[in-house]
Amino acid sequence: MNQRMTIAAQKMGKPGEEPGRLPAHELIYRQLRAMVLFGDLAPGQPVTIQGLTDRMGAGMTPVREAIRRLIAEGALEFQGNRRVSVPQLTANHVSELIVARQWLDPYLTQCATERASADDLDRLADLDAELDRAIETGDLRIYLERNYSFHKAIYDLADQPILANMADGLWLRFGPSLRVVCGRMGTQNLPDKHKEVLDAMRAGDGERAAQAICEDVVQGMEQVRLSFGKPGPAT
Amino acid sequence: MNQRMTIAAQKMGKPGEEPGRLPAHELIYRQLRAMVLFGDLAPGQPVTIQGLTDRMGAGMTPVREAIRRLIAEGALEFQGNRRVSVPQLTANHVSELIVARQWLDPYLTQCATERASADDLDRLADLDAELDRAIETGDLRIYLERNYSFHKAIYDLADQPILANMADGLWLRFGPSLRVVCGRMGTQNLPDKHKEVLDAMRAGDGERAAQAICEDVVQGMEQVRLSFGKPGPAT
DNA sequence: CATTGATTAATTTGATCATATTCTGGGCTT
DNA sequence: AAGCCCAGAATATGATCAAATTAATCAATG
Repeated sequence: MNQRMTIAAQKMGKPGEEPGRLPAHELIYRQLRAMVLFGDLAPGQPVTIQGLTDRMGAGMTPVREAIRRLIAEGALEFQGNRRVSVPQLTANHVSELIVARQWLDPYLTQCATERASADDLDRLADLDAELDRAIETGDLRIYLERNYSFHKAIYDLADQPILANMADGLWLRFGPSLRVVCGRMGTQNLPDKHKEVLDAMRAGDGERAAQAICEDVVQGMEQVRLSFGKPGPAT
Repeated sequence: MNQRMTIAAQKMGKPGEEPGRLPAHELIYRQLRAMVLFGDLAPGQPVTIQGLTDRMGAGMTPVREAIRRLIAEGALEFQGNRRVSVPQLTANHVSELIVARQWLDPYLTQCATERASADDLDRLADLDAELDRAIETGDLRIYLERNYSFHKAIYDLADQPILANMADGLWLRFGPSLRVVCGRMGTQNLPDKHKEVLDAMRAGDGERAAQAICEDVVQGMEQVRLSFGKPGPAT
């Protein structure tokens, strides 16, 4: 629960350490980002500047900057009248996210397959193992974190920074909803295709890896879609 | 030349007016965004907070927020040591941008074709006419603005806000380089496929419109690519 | 003696905060 | 129910502190 730890407390690391030298706005940003990504903030929940200054023990300027950044990334929503909140996905938004991921994830996976070393693949397998353990123990938070890390690791391996950044940003948009959906279903019924992805990558078969990732993505995103009414353009 | 107009000057509109009620950080953001998009800032050029506070006649807080936003969008680059600058594209980056636009633009064009009204198409044609006039008169700035507006209008017509936002964001990344390239070539040798796009859209042929946009995109982006050495990963 | 190198002083710029101002929204009065 | 008022939250400024780049000084060496 280091969520509630103050910025001031985090800043005093040993002099030579790296995290101690990070500016406050960067720390706030990372914390807020993680909160959105893993569903600590519910969809629709308002996000106030003063609330965060108190909660994080920081001044308003760094908080404001972090919020602006997250708004620009689509992780938060500016409601026109100086109000900020966690976006509520509509069925149409989910459709867009599926379309986007269905293209980005396979492409990046194919690139990653061509560049991945044996070490890289071992690290991916480790992440997947931790993910399986989280499913068994029913630890939703760890599940969400490791699932994200698995896909993020593939993005990074692809060595396509701009596209990886785009794919990464999409997670911020469905993070809050994903948490709600998974929370309702329990971790038991959360199948994935990660094993098939790993197999294909080990075999150097980019096409098959891309196919497997695509199925994994669609499978996961459809869960999110089903949590809404119908996929039609109704309101 | 309202670039150099101060924020204070822009803020005093009539009480009921819309632009007068926009917060300063929003105005700064829009101005800076336009500067990046249309190449007023050269690639590699440093962007300082204090320089902007002077230039725009505003305080530091709004300027800082605008800069953070643009960094999050990839329009500016944080250089680690608290310095901010306009990014320099590499050949690999250009390749990524081509891949991304080659997928996003055709898809959105297809969606737009299915939804566009006759009025919408007329507006597009108007934009294209102004673009042609800019080419004749050799007005590079107007050319860049109208060319962007043409594509942006198509994105908006598609009614896919997330994907449109992604496509829109890519322009910020190649804006500065595009200006350099077009500046070297002069406006005369800047062919586009907008007429074919419009024809296909009027005919309701989404597939053909998508194809035409794709050619337009590739044609334009290849100009940018050629301004570098070879596309290889050298250096 | 001149040139180069490094160490340190000075200036510029970024980060943070406390404070003043403006605006929105809800409650209360009429 | 409409309009006014007030509490609270967001916006914006300037001051202050810290970091980094640049300039300058000095010493050592060829």
